[in-house]
Amino acid sequence: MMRTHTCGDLRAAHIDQTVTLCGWVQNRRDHGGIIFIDLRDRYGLTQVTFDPDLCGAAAHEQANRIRSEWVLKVTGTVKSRGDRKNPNLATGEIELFVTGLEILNQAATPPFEIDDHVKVSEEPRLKSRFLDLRRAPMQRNLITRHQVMQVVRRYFDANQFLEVETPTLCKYTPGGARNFLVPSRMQPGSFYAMAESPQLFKQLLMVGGYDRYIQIARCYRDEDLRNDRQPEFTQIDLEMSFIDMDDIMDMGEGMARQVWREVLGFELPAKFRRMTWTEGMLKYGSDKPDLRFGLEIVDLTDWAPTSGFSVFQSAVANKGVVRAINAKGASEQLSRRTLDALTEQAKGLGAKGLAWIKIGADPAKAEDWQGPAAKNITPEARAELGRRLGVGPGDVLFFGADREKTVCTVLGGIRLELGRNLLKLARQDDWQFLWIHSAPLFEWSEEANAFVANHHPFTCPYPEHLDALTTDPGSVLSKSYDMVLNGNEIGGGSIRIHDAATQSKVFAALGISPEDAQRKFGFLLHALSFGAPPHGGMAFGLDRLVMLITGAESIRDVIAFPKNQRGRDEMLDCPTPVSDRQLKDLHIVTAAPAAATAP
RNA sequence: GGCCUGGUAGCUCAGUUGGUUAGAGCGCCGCCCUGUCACGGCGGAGGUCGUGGGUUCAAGUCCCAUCCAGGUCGCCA
Repeated sequence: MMRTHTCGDLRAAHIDQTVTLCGWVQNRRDHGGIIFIDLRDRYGLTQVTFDPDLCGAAAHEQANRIRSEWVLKVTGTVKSRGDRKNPNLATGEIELFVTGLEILNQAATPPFEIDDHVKVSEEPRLKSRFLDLRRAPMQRNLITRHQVMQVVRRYFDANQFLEVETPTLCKYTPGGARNFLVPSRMQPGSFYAMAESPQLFKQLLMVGGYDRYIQIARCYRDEDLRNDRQPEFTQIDLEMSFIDMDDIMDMGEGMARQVWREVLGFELPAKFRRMTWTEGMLKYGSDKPDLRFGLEIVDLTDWAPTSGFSVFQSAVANKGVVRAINAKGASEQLSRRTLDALTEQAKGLGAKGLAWIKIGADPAKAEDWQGPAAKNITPEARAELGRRLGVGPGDVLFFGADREKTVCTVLGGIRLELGRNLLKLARQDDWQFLWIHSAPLFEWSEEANAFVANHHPFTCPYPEHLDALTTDPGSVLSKSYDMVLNGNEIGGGSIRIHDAATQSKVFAALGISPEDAQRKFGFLLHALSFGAPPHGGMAFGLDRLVMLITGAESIRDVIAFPKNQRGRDEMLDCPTPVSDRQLKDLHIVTAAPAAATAP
């Protein structure tokens, strides 16, 4: 080893010891005679002091030339700082008086400062990621990610789970995310698909008798990127046999509790809140409600016909719904300008407009109800509305009147904007977990003019709903569950269909013919016919989990080498064109412009 | 693919109704300084204002197109 200690190690107990440190130059303070250098590694910062009387003229001369980010090896004596301690530094009680210096490497002037005080935007950071990784926030995030992974592995190991790796080069299956494709050299014209998840493999492992499976699995999806979506990302993937919904949910909760306990020192509740999908949509307009604040949605559909307001009445007449949010006492925080911006936002979410009412000092007075919808509501209806919404002085009411799906989207969006941004009711370190379970098995797709699987086509319906598969597919609920944290879906899964007969019925309801099913999922149906155990599982998004734990604004900040929004890695300059020779080996002809191919 | 925001020095940003030689802080370079710790002092270098076109006596500023970055909707079973 070149060093005896790290830059975060030394304390008063080391005083008078001779030690050797290695690290990068964080900062140099040259006083003409005495020179201070803050030496940095991932463990901390130590002040090393070049006193010309102690370090010798040669070392002092060299210390004069040293610049930021040079790599040094320094040997010297640990001394007390006396009354010049630095309370901001873990090693601030001591300093190292250098007696020997070796410059291990010089460094070009970095494109940005490796310094927490200096803001740097993402573009230069990603371009020189190796420098960005030296910065404390990135180091903290990656260390936290490591800790989470270790806790997860220990937890599942202690619960008799087996870690099994599954292929990332696999077969294209229709439906779901767009796959990255990999051309086969040995099978001209054929392609592997990069796994979008280990879903089918883990079910096959259950058939294979591995009744508790875990994998920290890399997944690939060729879809547009977001601050919480990367083309390759990591799932904590698990599957269990001989279980029902509660068992998986308990296991997932246990993992979350242990992660929060060991990584954050925070004790989560012994039982997470559970809510059906239907209740979530009704009260929060979302399948992933943020429960850090109230602002619950109230259904007024039965009241609307009596309201006297034609917009509400016609919404109900057209088989829609009318619902509302009461932002208690928010009147002063919501200016006319803000309300206009909210209205624009509502339109962006699909609403025709946003009816709102501002309540003045006396809710009993008609003139204290102000806003686009206020005048149109009859006095009797207003009194009833006041009771239902618990209206008081200074409240602001927001209404949605449209098809149910639109109202959920709009009021759900308005609720988030109010709670998170406008009224600032949500704290980052307030951990509100819940389960959203029993979502509809199918969702009507306007685009396909057919029912499509809400989760995936192997999700098990409640047995008592099986008959409705043919008569009313939209009403069938599934044994599905999502773990939601502060409005983010951090994990989800389902009980799977384990018998071929039920699977065939679901395929039929989805309009997949037996021949189609055989061609696309034949291997699964085949496997199910050989004694598949009842099974189910779930997967957590590791990147999102770590993002929330660290408070990072993007999963890019918890991934060592992420891609930008266009899927490019500007450090590697990737993706790149390849040579004609390579394409020929792969039996590929590109339709891209000639300029995009490499020589 | 749609919408929103942005692009000015290595970094973070300012730049008025279009008007002299485009500024600041940090960083960088040089000199000075023996107790600083985001040290301090003095001096200096550094810009095709993303790119192309247009309007104008005059464009960082106005118009059009385009590229890039981020956010968002679609998409993500």
